[in-house]
Amino acid sequence: MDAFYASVEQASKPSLRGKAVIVGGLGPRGVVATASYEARVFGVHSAMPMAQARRLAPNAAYLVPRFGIYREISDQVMGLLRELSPLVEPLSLDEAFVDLEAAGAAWDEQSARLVGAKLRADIRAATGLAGSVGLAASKMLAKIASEEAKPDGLVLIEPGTERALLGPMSVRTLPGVGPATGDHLRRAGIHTVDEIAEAGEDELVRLLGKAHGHALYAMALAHDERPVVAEREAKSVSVEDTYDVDIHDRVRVGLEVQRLADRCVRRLRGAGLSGRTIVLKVRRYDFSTLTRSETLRGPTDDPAVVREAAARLLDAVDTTGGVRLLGVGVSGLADYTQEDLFAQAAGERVEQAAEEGDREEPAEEREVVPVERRWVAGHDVRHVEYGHGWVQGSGLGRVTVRFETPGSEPGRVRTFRVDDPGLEVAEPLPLVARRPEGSGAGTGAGDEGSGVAPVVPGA
DNA sequence: TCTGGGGTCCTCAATCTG
DNA sequence: TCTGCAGATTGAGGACCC
Repeated sequence: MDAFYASVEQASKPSLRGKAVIVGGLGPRGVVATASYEARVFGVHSAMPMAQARRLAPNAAYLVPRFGIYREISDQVMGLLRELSPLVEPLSLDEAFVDLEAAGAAWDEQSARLVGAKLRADIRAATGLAGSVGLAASKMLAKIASEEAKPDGLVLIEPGTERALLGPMSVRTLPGVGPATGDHLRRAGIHTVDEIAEAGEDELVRLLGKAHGHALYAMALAHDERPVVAEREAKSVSVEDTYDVDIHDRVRVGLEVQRLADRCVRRLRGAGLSGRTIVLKVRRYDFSTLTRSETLRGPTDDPAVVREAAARLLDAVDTTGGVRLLGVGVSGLADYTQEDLFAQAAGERVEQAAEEGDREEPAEEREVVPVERRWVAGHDVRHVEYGHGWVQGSGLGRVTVRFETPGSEPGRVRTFRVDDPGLEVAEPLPLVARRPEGSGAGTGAGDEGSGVAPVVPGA
């Protein structure tokens, strides 16, 4: 699905339909996660600094992502895909490859088109959102087809036409060619996919190295044998924070690293994993980024062990001048723990303390968060008198709420004091009214779309 | 008021190990 | 026992993707 987050927000909020909607971090260092098509007209796109987006589209609606509802809708859509084939490879919340041939769901162009059309209809019925479908004989081509299909379409690349189709396209069309590789190729006089093929494999390897060179040359010839892999195991778990203002105080840097280590371990444990390599990431005031890592003797999910390793790594980093981002990660994952007994014993007391800290954290956050910060732009609220709505903005002790629901007409706006006792944070409403049992999909409260790129090897 | 967050994969150099 | 070598592992950084 294109503009996934933005289209979920438009489906949730009738007053935003047809309007420029920009979803992303709203802090001073936020970037755009998704811009609706209406916002793209102004030149706004993903990964653009939010400040720049505001200059380009000052009248757009700016919202903070609601990952909970995006995940629910994503689960619904992935469920529909798994009804087609057991081989579903999610790429993100809003995109997945499906091997239709594996399940016998499609065997030729005609059957593939039928499956694609039905899938789009099912996604619309279950979520109220539009999904685009790309059908082709390989993952690369299905991906390109789905890009062509957006918004709200279906494109099939017929076998035998691949080279002619790819040839004139920019090298940037190929997966794995980003800004750096694109520049590299451009400097070598290579601008199109055809020119990659003409340059030859040896030249590509010379320019880009072995792995990238071979892979890119094969892609340019429309050769892509990568299978659809259903179960991908995570290779690392990490958390990171960018701070609104650079941190100069070394003690504060140390505390933040400890906090991130705890968060990382919580995620690790939540996934039932442990890991051997601890990674510290530091982005300095000048945006230079460095990582330091340490590999333990065995995997751990002990917060004390991870905290200590992260602290050791930080000792070796010069942070004078300030840091804008800190991160802690764990890789070398295993689904068991083989802890050094001494470290385990030493860590137990600290761990217990940390867990108590974790339990207390939500309460602590509630206390620390100023009352104004409870009202996050775009998030759902409920008022005793006016019902369900969403926060349009807040500040100066006031919060502005628009009262509307996915199924209503565009609603009215009212302003309250931030501490109004009648106003409370609410759960998102489903985009599509839940149907009685037996209707198949529709168990979730989801609302958004996801990019879907079914693949039909050999079709 | 430039440049998020969570990942994957690749390369290269240094070091370890058999 | 020593040496040389190949391969594995580790650590750092870069590119890319959504």
